[in-house]
Amino acid sequence: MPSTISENKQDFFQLVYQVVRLIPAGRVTSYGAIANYLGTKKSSRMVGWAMNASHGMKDVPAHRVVNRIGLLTGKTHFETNSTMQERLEAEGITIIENQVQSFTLIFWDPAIELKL
DNA sequence: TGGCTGACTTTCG
DNA sequence: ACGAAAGCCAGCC
Repeated sequence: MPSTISENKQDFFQLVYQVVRLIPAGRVTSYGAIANYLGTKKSSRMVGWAMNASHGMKDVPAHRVVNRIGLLTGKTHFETNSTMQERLEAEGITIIENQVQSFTLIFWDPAIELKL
């Protein structure tokens, strides 16, 4: 497993998984941020689609990925409606009305944090 | 081969 | 400032 993902020619999904795995506990990121890091910023939807396929991959913390305003849009795809929130709260993140509190503070942008 | 779908984002009214 | 509509691209019928 190489440390740099850009060198590796993998499926778009695998690329997304790689980035999501790098998200530190207690931090969150957005679909657009991941898409931007992968170079396909024009289609942030694909990131969400990739996450859909991440079901079953326990290595991929999909609960740490929210939309651009910190809203838990993908919670409906989890086991239950509260699974995503509970997992985030277990990492010290406060969720109110499906929205991440202090989102800008715990926001983790791979393009910045990984210093591409 | 062609067209539909989607866990988003941006822009226009 | 809020609501609605278009745009985008890769995977899957």
